[in-house]
Amino acid sequence: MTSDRPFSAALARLRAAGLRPTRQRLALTRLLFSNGDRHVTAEGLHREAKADRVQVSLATVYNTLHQFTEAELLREVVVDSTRSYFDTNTSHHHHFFCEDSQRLIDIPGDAMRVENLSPPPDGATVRRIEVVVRVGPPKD
Amino acid sequence: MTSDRPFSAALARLRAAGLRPTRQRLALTRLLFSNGDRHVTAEGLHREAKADRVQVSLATVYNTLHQFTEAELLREVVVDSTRSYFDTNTSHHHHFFCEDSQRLIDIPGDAMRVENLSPPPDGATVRRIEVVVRVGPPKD
DNA sequence: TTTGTTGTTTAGAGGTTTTCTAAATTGTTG
DNA sequence: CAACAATTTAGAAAACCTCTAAACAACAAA
Repeated sequence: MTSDRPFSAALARLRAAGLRPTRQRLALTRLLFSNGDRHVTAEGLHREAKADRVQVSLATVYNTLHQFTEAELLREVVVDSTRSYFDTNTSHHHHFFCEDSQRLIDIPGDAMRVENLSPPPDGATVRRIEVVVRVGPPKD
Repeated sequence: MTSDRPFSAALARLRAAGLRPTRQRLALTRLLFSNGDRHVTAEGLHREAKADRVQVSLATVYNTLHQFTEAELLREVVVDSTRSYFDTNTSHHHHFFCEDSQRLIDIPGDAMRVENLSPPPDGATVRRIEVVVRVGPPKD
C-alpha cells in the first residue's frame, strides 16, 4: 500500500514529483488529494486553504497548481473562458459541465468512445482528446 | 442563390438576425463571412478591421461577437482559458487545436462520432457535445 | 425632410483572473 | 551551523473583457 496517513502520502507524492515538501505544498496536496477526485479553481482552493487556517498566498496556489500540472499530478480542464479548472483525476476521462452551477462531473474514459477521428493535419501528433458535454437544467 | 455581392449578403444576414445594419456591423460581417469558415478572437478581428481601414472600437467588436453568437451567426469555442475564440461555422462539428500555433482547425461533424455517452446527471439536458483534439508538432 | 425615438458606438474607467518581480524566507546539503 | 538554492510572498502589473454614460446613427412617423 502507499500509506493511509495523509501526511506521508502527501510527502511521497511531492518527493516523487521532485518538489520540495514545503508547508504550503503539503497543505495543498492534502486538500487536493485526501478526499477522492476533485475539480478546483485557484480562487476556490485558496479560499479552502484559508478556511483551513493554512497560510498560503494566491500566487503560491497558482504556482503550485501549475507545478502539479507539469508533474502530472493534476490536469487542467478548459471549459470556461473566464477561469481555469484543475482536475485531480489525471486518468483518461471526460466531463459534463453544468452551465448553471459551473460544476464539472467526470465521465469515466471507458463510458464513452470517440470513433472515426480523422487524422490530424500535417502529421501533427495528438496530445489529448477532450470531450466536454455541456448540460443545462432539466427542461421540465 | 442568396447573392454574390458581399454587401447585400451582409445586409441580409443582419436583417435576418434583427440587427440594425450599421457601418461597423456590416464591415465586421464582411470580414467574418466573406471568405469561408474562420476562427477569430476579438483582438484579432479588431486588428484586421483596423488594417482594413474600418474604424471600430474594441468594445464594439466584443459587442458584435456576442450579439452574433446570440443570433447563432457565430459559435464560441472554448479551448484556451486566456482568450475567447469565435467560429463562423455554426454547424455540427469539432476541432483540432494546435497548441503551438494557437490555431483551430475544423473537424466535420460526420468525420467523427461520440459513442456510448452515459446519461447526464439528474436528468440534465445536453446542450452540446464539444470535442477538442489537442495536437502538437510532429514528433520527428 | 424634419423630428422624435430607440438602438448603437465609443472612450475610458473598472473588473477579474492570472502573471511577474524582487525581497524575504525556508529547505537542503556539506 | 553555514551556504546555497528553491520557494513564498505582497504588491504591482498584465491581459482580457465588461461597464458606463455621453455622443451618434438608423429608422419611423408626420
